[in-house]
Amino acid sequence: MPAIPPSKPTRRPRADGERNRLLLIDAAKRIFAEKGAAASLEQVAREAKVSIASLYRHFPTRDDVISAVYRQEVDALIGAVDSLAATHDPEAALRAWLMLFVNFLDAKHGMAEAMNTLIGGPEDLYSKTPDRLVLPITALVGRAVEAGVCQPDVEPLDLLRALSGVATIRVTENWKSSAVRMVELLVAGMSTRTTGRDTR
Amino acid sequence: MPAIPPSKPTRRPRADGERNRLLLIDAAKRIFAEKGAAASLEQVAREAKVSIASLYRHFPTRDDVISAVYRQEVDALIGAVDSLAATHDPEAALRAWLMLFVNFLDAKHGMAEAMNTLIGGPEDLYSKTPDRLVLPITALVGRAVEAGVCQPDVEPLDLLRALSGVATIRVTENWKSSAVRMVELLVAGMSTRTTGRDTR
DNA sequence: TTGTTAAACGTAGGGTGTCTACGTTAATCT
DNA sequence: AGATTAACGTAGACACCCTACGTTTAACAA
Repeated sequence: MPAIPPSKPTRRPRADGERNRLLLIDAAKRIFAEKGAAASLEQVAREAKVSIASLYRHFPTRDDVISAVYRQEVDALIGAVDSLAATHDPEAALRAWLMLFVNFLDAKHGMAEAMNTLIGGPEDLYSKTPDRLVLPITALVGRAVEAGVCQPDVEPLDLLRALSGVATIRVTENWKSSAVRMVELLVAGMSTRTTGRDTR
Repeated sequence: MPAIPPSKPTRRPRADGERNRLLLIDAAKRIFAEKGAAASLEQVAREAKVSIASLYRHFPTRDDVISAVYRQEVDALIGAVDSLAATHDPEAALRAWLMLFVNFLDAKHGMAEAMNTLIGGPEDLYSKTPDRLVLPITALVGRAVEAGVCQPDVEPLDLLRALSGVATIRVTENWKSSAVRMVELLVAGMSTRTTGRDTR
């Protein structure tokens, strides 16, 4: 029988490996913020003073780098759901959380592009990368639907995708007010029973 | 007075130049549809059986290629505005045109990404590339505002950007129904007086 | 037809980026 | 201290972007 692999020494991870990993994430955060998520990975490695091979060893694909860079931000967004849900009614909570999302898009320049890889997967659970943003937005929309303040046929992730679309292009300084208006527009649209069976 | 520059032979454009230009556009259309608007320009040149230098001679920047490729499509969208405005009320015309926009996004795979360069400029007239899509969408929204069926503070281009955001990621086959729902959501949101003097 | 002109062409190459192969270094554990 | 092997960096194959430069050839004139 296939016994458990006998030797399982479980050596402690090497210190230099962990150190370089953090250096790389930190460098990528800076480079992505400056040049966007399509920036050169070689440049990231140079900034971290680590060889390009080490970068690929830690993060086999570009998406892995992106996920690592924005993990903190995504965690914060996820964490905010509970407190918002506790202190706001469903519609207000949804609006507030979308505003938070816009703020994150604003804080990190490269984030809007990066979102494509974070929310790009299919909307269901089959996504190969665990779309951790699916949970909060789905929960908030679900709560609003239960409360009867929004239509049930809206794909939650599409709200984020729409905001990303507005945020991807940010030639002007006032892009954020555009994004805020878009949040209001989306929330207003969701709370409207458009026409039921429209035009028919 | 500054006389007209004396020598103005105005030679007829060379046939091979025009031919290659068309070959390049045709090839780019195929490659972009398959690989997206970020595809290799060298591959486009190979597909067109033209040297890479000739590609750059005809289209100095990638955006020039994109503009040329989607010129027909954009023209069709622009042309549709008049007939829609003549046959539909303002809100229905806007909705119908946005649906048309979604259809174009559906027909050409690379178009959603390409939109970033076509509608990426600032929303005013200072855009360096003539954002020809600004005119139709602005006209349609303006008409709806005049008719009092939508709020005046929505940035027209943002509607297209939001739809592009939804369309950029199309892992599933049913992305189009998501886009259609998004159109309904946007139209519904616009027709709502969210915060101001509501219901009036 | 033949010659002139210059528009358009293709080859070649420098620079940058992606990703991998492979020999070397050094952190961990005995 | 010595053994083990995780992690490292150098180097290189390959693709792409973009330009310099010499060559070809379409358009026009004689």
